[in-house]
Amino acid sequence: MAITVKDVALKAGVSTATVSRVLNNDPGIKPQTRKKVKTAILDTGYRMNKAARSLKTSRTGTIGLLVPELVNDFFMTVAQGVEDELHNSGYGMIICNANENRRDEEDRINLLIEQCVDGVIIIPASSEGRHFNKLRRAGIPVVMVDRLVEGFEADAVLADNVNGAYSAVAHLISSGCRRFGFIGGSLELSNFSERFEGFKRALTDYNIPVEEPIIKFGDVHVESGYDLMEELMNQDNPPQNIFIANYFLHVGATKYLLNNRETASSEIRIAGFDDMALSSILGFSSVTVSQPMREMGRRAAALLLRRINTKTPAPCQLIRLKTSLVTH
Amino acid sequence: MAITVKDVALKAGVSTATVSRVLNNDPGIKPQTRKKVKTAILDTGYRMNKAARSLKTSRTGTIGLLVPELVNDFFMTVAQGVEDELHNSGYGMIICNANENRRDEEDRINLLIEQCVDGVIIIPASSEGRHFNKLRRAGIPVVMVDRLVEGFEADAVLADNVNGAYSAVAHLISSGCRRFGFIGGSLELSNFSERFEGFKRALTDYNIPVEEPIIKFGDVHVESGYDLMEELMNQDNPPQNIFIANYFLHVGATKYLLNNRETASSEIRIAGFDDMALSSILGFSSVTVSQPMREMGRRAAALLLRRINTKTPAPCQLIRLKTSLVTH
DNA sequence: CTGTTAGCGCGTTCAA
DNA sequence: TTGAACGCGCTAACAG
Repeated sequence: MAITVKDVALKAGVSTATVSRVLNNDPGIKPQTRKKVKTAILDTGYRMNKAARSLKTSRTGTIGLLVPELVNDFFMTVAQGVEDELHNSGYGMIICNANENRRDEEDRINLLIEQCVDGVIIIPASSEGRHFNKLRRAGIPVVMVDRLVEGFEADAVLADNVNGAYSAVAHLISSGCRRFGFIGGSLELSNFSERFEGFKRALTDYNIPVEEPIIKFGDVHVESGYDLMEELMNQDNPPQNIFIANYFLHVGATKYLLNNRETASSEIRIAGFDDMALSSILGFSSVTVSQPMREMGRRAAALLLRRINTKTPAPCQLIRLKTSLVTH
Repeated sequence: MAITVKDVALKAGVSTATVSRVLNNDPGIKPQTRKKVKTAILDTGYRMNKAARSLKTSRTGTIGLLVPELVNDFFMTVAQGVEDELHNSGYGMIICNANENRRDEEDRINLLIEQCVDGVIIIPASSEGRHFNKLRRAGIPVVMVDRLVEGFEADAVLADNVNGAYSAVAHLISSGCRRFGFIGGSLELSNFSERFEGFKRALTDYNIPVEEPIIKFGDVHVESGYDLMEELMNQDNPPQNIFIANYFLHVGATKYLLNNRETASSEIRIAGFDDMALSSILGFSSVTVSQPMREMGRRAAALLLRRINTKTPAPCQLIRLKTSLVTH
């Protein structure tokens, strides 16, 4: 059996209440008694039982982080940011993997509710968010990151996708490019529709036509990037400049080009989204929109902690963080 | 205030004990009463308070996963495997980031102990493991993955690094290569020393000398791979065949070669370790040792759950999983 | 097969 | 400034 406040109290010659007060930094304690208790804590090697505290305070000191997948540098960089912030407050983070589908996502939400997390940060797996309302009903604060969803409103931390995409395309235009293909994920996902919006806006501003046949949408993965680039390159008049709306599509597209060096022009220039460790070794890449991923995680966690610590329900907050442009 | 077993009991016209039994799938319950309770649970929207259960059972239903870093496909693929297995048992996983250093690692261990996790899976950040003994003292079972450490013994799940490295080098030898460079992490890390062992053994078996000057050790990161490849290529007689002992070193080394296409021979052939999504787009790569990462995570979790569920202390178990060879 | 009851370890009144 | 006593929601032991 582990050491409890009782043991500490006995050793220090005080009551358990006093020990508890010392543990929680209650100011109204005589310095001398505090000292006594503190040494007793060290002597006994006491460790608080969070389960018991949780039962009293109905706070577990853990938050949930729900991501579409674990093996994904974007999501994990956000997770790093979340951990940075959380650790300062002694919070733990239960990471759950939605496996890119709503069913598992809902499943994990149930798990998190049962684990009695104090709050949840979600990077949604799809555009549908009605199942998140369970959290609201359970009184658990939620912060969304990267994407917004339908059927559920909450605080959110997002990148300025529109301007990010705009600036990348504008950059290529200013260096002489005059015709652009597009590869992106489904427009149902808010981040992709925003990036497409920025793409179109840049073309319009510079009087460049948006050509339907060289605008391609798929899912968000490497394979999709490969396939879409193949479709693009097999056209009669393939574009030489392509905006690709996320990192994994970018990787896949590059893979296609590398596998088809003979047929594909070496003059191709790609503007990508997300600047990762490997971005710089992708050939054909000339410029990349960098999201402040870690900062997004930090801000989301900070916002969530604030919600947890203030019971008064405030209106939803939407934080947009600026992107930056990286040239390779 | 939330709904408790009391409310459910009242609604179902039974005692709280019966509700508890239904909740825990106690077999000795009349089907009829079970039905009654189940509907009462649904009607009231009851959700169990795990904190209270934990207090009683001294089990939290969470385990800790301590990794050197989050943004790392190898660690996260292992994490996926852990989650796969855990989720079947309703367990949650608190992921902690050791930030590649012992101090943070120790810090996170304290966090996990305070969170009262039922067990911990560790991918050690260094070769030193004395600080893990805290877990043992707290009565928390531990399983190590990927590496062994000094000063702490526990169950472990490892890849067969020696034979993995051996087979990759042997493969290149059988296709005509006769001189090999080596790039790896510190030999203090058990996985790297094992891979180096396999490398040497292959050369010895085929009567190829191990040439000190083209054997390079660094840390485990991209930058190190870049630098070591540079050192190798700047020698008078640079090797054309190189075994690189992990994925990130491989990426860094490739980066150097791509940045120096003019000077570096295009005949270079690399045998790498770890087969990742991006491995196939790394140029120069001809063969890769693939670790069953996800399976390693699953096995580690399964082993840990077994330890948690059987109080009888058994001798440490060491699981070695076979690697496979992927050609590109 | 089911109910009664006694804590698990802590935080929090209320008195002193 | 401190202590005594109660109860958070649940499970386990024992009765019935």
